[in-house]
Amino acid sequence: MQLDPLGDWRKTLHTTDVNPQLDGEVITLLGWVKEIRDLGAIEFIILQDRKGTVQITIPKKKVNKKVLEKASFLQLQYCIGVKGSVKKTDMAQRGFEVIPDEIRILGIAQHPLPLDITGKTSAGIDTRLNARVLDLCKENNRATWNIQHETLAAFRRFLSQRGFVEVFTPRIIATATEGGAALFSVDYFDREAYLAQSPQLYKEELTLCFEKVFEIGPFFRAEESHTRRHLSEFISIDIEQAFATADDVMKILEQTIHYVCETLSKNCREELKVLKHEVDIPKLPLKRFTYTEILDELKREGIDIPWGEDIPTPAFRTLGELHPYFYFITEWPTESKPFYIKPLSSRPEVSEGFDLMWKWMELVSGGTRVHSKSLLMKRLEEQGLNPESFKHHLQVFDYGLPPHAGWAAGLERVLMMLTGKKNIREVVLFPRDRTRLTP
RNA sequence: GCCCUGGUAGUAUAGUACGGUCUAGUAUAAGCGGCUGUCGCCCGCUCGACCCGGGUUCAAAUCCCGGCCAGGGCGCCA
Repeated sequence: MQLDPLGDWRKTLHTTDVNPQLDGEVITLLGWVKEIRDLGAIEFIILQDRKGTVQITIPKKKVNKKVLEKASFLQLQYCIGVKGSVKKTDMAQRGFEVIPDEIRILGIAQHPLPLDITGKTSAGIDTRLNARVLDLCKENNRATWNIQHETLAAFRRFLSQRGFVEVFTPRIIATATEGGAALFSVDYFDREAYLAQSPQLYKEELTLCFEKVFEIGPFFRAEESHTRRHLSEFISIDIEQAFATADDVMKILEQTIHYVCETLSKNCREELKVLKHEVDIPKLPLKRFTYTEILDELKREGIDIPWGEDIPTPAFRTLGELHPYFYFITEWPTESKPFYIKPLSSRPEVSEGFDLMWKWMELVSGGTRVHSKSLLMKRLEEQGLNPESFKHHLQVFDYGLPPHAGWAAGLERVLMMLTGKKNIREVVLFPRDRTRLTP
């Protein structure tokens, strides 16, 4: 089929901006065919754009032949332009309809489509991800990404107001930034390099010149995780602050979370309604439990974890039932935290690291950082890392590195909390995991 | 990496316990026809599928073995 040119047609209004008061006005709508209901002498076409839908009504005996001919070609998901007049009527759901004077076919779609766009037959997550952009047209997904947009804006606004400067650190790095998570290697000219798993060391270094920094960006972990809450590529929201301790940045964190939840429940009412989800605005301060208290609580539930060991996922699920909201877990064993987390000077087996939990899921991780060079070197060795590969980082300690603390939040997990989605892939446009590399 | 479950038209599913009218059912999508007020329109007709390979058997969608893929859980990790 020969496509029509866009020509000088431009959208005069979004579908949601049309209303009965525009009765008689000629408008141009650009969007996609979502439904076709042909009743014989009258045909209804539901046109969708990024905002919503509008009904195009074609009384076949009244419209011109060209409109009739174009209308006969239309199929679901065709990209079209409609120039026509608004007609006030009680027979249409929104109190008006649009009678076309001209239809332009701007893009065609194959049939059958890889998934049902009408929502009558829901597809599985694998099918949906394989045809992701088509899947993203659905109202539910548009709502999710409006929420993501508002969430990111809220984080940026709040942190900026608190004096944090937005920075970008390298994605391509020479050595591991932390122990723990595995790295993807990349061919960097004739050398081996890695994709960054976190901005950790860079953001710490930047406290020396900017004092308060934040970064929002993608990071990479080559873990063979097979869960609903892990990704190979995820977005991290990081802050780091000079002259601060874990306690200080926990306060910043709970205020940030409060602000984000408040902003969302105010600015995304429609989206949350679409998702059938509510965002509770947490009361501050958030509850704080020490690791030891959590272990005691689990013991009362019949789950016995020796002090010093990590809390396994099933135990976290139990905790989530006991605490179905936000709560901090503080004073983790030093051994279970990365080398840069500061041990308590009074009890070095306990660290100043904390996690912010939402129900059973870890949303944010942070802590006071080690800022003594000798202690950091000792901690590196204790964790089986070679101080030599951290020499550029260690050098910064000789330039007057301030005491500092910070945290990192997983954006996707925050979005799971805000949207009620149960699988992290639902809140990522094009997720990357152990098996998925396309689209 | 380990464990569990599954793989049937474009999509989503029924059928698989106990092999045999399964010539594989249904919904939706798609094609054709009809219908002037639909809004999950409706009505009629049509198209379209048992993941791959091997085995058992007179007979396999169904049982067995191997592979691939997917979903979920665990571990790792955040």
